[in-house]
Amino acid sequence: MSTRDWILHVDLDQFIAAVEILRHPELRGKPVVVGGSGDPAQPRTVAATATYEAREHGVHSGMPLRTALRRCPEAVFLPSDPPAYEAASERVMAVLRDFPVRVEVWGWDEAFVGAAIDDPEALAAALQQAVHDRTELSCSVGIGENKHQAKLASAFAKPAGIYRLTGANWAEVMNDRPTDALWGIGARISKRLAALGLHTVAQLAAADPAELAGHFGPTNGPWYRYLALGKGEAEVVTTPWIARGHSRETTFPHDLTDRDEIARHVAGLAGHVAQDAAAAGREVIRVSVKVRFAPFLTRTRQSKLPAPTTDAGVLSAAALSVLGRFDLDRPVRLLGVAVDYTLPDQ
DNA sequence: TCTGGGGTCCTAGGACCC
DNA sequence: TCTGGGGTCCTAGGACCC
Repeated sequence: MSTRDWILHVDLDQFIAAVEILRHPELRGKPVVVGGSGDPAQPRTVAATATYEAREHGVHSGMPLRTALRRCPEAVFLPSDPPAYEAASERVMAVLRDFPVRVEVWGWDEAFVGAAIDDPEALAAALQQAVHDRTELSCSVGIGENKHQAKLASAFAKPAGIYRLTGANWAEVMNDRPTDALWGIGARISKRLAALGLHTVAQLAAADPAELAGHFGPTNGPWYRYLALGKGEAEVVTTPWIARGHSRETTFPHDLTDRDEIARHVAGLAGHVAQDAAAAGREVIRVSVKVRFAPFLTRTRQSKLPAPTTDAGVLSAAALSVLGRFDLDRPVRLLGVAVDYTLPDQ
């Protein structure tokens, strides 16, 4: 074997559920649903995750808790606890960083690992073992020549396995799959591709880039074909990510109709975002307000600020000004405030 | 299954300017 | 006069992901 660059995608299995089971060992083997404040009677709250035992009853992440309760009345419902998941994630990433590899954190429960080695399966197994020894968490590892291949491979490796997807087996493994099997093509684009006669990965790979550009834009169109060929980003970036922006939003259990109450909520969200921005040491250059009307119509309005700021009063005033451009003539189920940060090189 | 919250990036169209 | 063409900025929305 010869040494070459490999990308490994480390994906923790059932991350949130696994963390909760570690904290509540008595729940092992039981149907558990995690989400919201853990109250299945609360409307407009969905499951963040469900254990295999709950899935057997037809419960899955994204499902309203009330539906989950109906399907699995004996399930234990737990509140979502982001700080606990953040802490568990940190412990896992620290394990990965102890190896002589490059680590790019990709959310709570995922990381890309880059290494120049001759036996990626051996590295994958060593990573799994170390993660399990030090955190009691299980992970799957995908091996590829780029992030796209490695990411898809880790899904094939679940649970707790190792899978290699490269140019050598790409066509054999992927060609007959639907286009939304690719990382970056979802249901909508897949449907539009199908309308053009492009149903499978192989068909998309053979499509004319110029025609794709005509339908999906100069960047996206050719990019989809690129994905179908099994290509993708191959650089593991170890420097910390610099957030482009930040947001806070709330779905209300019951619709809001009172304008003053709506304004109070927007001001509160803006204050929260301002506090977050200050804590992150970032300046804000744009403020957006999101309103989701009942039943589910979402609209956004935004405004660029005259100058970057961290001032909570300025942000609240800007958010309220943007809110004033909405027709609040229908019941409101969600309000959100988002900001764009100035980037360091600007 | 009456549909969370937090992100990123791309596109299209209008305003404005030269 | 009745109308070009390019470039940039800004906004709204769409799509994807975890």
